[in-house]
Amino acid sequence: MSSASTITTSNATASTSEEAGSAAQRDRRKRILDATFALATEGGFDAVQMRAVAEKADVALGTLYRYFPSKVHLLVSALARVLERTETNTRAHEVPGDTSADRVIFVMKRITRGMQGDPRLTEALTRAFMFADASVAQEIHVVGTHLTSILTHAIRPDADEATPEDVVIARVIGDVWLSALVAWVTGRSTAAQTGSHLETAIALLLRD
Amino acid sequence: MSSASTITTSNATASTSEEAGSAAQRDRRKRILDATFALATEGGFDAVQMRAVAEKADVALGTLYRYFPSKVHLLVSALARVLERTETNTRAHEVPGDTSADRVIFVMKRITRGMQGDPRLTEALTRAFMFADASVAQEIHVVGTHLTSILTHAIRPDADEATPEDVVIARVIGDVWLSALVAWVTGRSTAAQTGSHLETAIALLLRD
DNA sequence: GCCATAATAGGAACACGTTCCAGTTTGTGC
DNA sequence: GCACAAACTGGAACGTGTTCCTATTATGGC
Repeated sequence: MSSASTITTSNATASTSEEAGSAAQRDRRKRILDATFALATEGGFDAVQMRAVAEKADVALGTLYRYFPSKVHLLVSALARVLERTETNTRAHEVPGDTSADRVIFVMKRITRGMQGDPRLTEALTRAFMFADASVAQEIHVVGTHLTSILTHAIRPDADEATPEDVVIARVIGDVWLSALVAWVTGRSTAAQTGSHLETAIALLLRD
Repeated sequence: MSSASTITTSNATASTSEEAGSAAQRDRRKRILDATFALATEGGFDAVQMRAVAEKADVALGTLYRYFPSKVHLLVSALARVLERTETNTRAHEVPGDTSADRVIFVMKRITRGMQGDPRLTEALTRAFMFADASVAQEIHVVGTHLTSILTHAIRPDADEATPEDVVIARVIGDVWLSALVAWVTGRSTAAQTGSHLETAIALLLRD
């Protein structure tokens, strides 16, 4: 287990967006996701083996598949949980910075730093997200919504609702961020290059 | 087989960038890639099964793995072949458009239209590219090089060499394009939305 | 409390990517 | 041509994601 995990993966008083089912079901779902985080943090995508997740979560393999219909669904749901909490945190505190660009850079750098602190977990989540096919569209949409929301909030913290222009820019930044993450995960670029690329892109997009 | 394939996958007088080995070896490599295109065009990522590729290319499974050490290597190499030819075509003819943005939009729309004409092939290539891990870094780098070259050429057709600024912008556009492709492949956005998103991003990035 | 139904456990079975091996063919230096 | 190395064939075997099945255990209505 990594000693100084930077990505929050445990919850005290579970209060996630999508709640359904009995307490036992929520508990199983949580145990499964916890096991997923633990295995992914230790060994990345390959270490998240469905049999291992089931055993660690103390559920049968069939039960695991009842909750998450595939390994990719499982990992994308895990990514959604990470971003959901990031969104909550971001909205709870004021984002520092005088310009949109500064605030967005601040937020994205914090997320990126967090993910780079858990490289194997990041690899697992990123690759799953990118490998997803149409059947995972719903889970992916949740991830995209959180990401866009985090970014539009950083662009215009006072607004209740984001303008269409902001949403477009936020999406582009999200695209660049994901691509940068993929490049970093696959060893094509260093952490420094990733940060610099992201910063340049944000400066280009928010230069008004 | 799709009747009006828009992505060029056949070559008359093979003259690719990376040539090595005997004629027989080049022939095998070509047969393998041809089989890959055929299977991917018909059934997408899942239909590109290593045993099926080997059989269609008339080589043993072990030989296939000698040429391409994994399914992802195989598909990313196929993507590299597509982009290599696109680059050749793009550089052969003058790109229409008065501004950088117009030219880039023209080029990207042509590529995008081509890929959308072969949705299953596109799905196979895109997902493989995105799923690649560090061991595929070399093949991925080839893809990135071609893409950047296509884009910098569209931005500044007369220049012999791209400026660092152009390269950065080209990379960002490439990032957006890939993300848009993923969104389209996974059914999260329509072809029209993909084109519009790309166009907006390019306009934002090349608005000077 | 009792029944009907759904959910879970436990594990076998299957598919496909990947590895490995023994035997055969092809290519190369002499 | 010959000897040797490299490449190729055909196929078995293994690991992991996924599916399926039966027995057992919670759950909710009466």
